[in-house]
Amino acid sequence: MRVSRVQAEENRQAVINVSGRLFREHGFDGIGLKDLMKGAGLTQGAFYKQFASKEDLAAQASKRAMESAAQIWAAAIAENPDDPLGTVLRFYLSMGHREERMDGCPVAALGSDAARQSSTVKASFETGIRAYLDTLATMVSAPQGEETKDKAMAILSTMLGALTLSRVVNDPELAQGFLTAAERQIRETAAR
Amino acid sequence: MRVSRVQAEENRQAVINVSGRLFREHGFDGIGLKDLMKGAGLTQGAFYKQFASKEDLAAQASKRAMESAAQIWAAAIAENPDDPLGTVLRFYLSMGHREERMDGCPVAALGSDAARQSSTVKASFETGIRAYLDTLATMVSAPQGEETKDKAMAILSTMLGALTLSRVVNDPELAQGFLTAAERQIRETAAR
DNA sequence: TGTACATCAGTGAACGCGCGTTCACTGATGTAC
DNA sequence: TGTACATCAGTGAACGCGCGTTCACTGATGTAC
Repeated sequence: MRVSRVQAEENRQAVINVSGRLFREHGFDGIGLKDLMKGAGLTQGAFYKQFASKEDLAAQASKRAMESAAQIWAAAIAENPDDPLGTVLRFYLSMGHREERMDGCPVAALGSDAARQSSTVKASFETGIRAYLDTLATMVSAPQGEETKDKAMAILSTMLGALTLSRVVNDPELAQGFLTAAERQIRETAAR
Repeated sequence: MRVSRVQAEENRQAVINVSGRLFREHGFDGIGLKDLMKGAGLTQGAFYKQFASKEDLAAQASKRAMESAAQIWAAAIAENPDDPLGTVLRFYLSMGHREERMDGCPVAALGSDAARQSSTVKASFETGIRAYLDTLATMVSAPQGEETKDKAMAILSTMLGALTLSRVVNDPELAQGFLTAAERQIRETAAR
C-alpha cells in the first residue's frame, strides 16, 4: 500500500543506514537484498522502488558508512580536544574496534572487497578517505604543507593496516601487538 | 575414470595453486567451485574427492598463497642483497602491485574477507604474516630485540594499509601518494 | 610375469536453496476540480 | 472543504540462474595370487 512521501524517504534512509552496517558485518557478497530490507523493516519487493540495483545501494551505503565514521572521529575529538590524535588512535587501534566490524571503520571492514567493486563504490570510499586525511593533517606537526599531507597518508596507512592485520590473525596477543606497535610508531611520526 | 596416485596429487596441488590466485582476484565469495576446478582443468564433481568443503580449500589455498608471496619476497631479496628492505618496499609499494591482485600479497587481496572467515582460514594467514614479520625484522636496525619486533609490525601495517588504500581509491595520483608516503615513512622508521 | 578383481579419481547430472531482479496487485496518499 | 481519481510505495510470489553439495556411474590404476 502507498506510504507518505516523508515516510518513503525515511524508509530509504533506514535501508541505507542498516545496509552500511550489515555490509560491514558480512561483506558486499555476504548478505542479500532480502535481509538488507528486513533490517529496515521492509520486504524485498520494495527494493527496486528506491534503488537501481544492489550495486547502487552498495555505493550509497558505503558513502553513508564513511560519513558516520567521520562523525565518530569528530565526536571523539570534541570530547577530548587537548589530544586529538591520541584520542583517535586510542579508539581506532583498540581491541574493541577490532571486534566491532559493524560500527567500525568501513575501509577496514570492506577494504579488500571495495577494491573489487565498481568505481562508483570506490568513489564513496575515496571521498571518505580524503576526509580522514584532512582530519589527520590538522593533528601532525610538519614544516611544510606537502609534508603534512604525506604524514597524514602514512599515518592512515599504518592505522588501517594494523587494524586489518589484527583482525586477520587468531592470536589476540599478536593482534594487540599490531595495534600497540602502530600507535607507538604513529606518535613518533606525528611528532617528528 | 581413475587416475594414478601421482596424477591425483598433482591435480590436487593444481587446484590449490589456481584457487589461491582466483580467490585473490575475486574474493572467497566471488568465485564458485565450478570455475575453481575448471582453472585446474577438472570438473566440479571431482572436488569432494580432494577437499572436505569450500572452506577447507579456502584454508589450503590461503596457506599456499602466503607461501608463494614469501617466495616472491625471498627471490627479490636474493637478487638485490645490498638493500633488502628497499627491494621489498619497491615492489610491494608499487603501482604494478596495486594492479596485480592475483599474484600479489594475499593479505591485501583478501584481508577484509579473511577477517570474516573461519579460524582455520585465519590460521593460514597468521602463519604467513609471522613469516613476513620475521623477514622484516632482519632488515630494521634496533637496539633491542623487542623493539625490532615492534618495528616490523608497524612497517608491515604501513605497507598493507598503503596498498589497500591505493586500491580502494579511483584517483591514480592519490593511490601513488599513499605508496610514496608509506615508503618514505618506513625508511625513516627502519633507520631510526 | 600374467590374470582377476577391487579400488577410487574423475565425470556429469541432479539436489535443494538463496540469489538479484521483475511483476501483478493493493490501498493509502496526493492532486484536480 | 469535499469528492473522484490518479499515483506509487510496499507486498508477496515468481523468474532464471548459479551456488555448494551429493551421487550413480565409468574405467584406468593398483593389488592379490
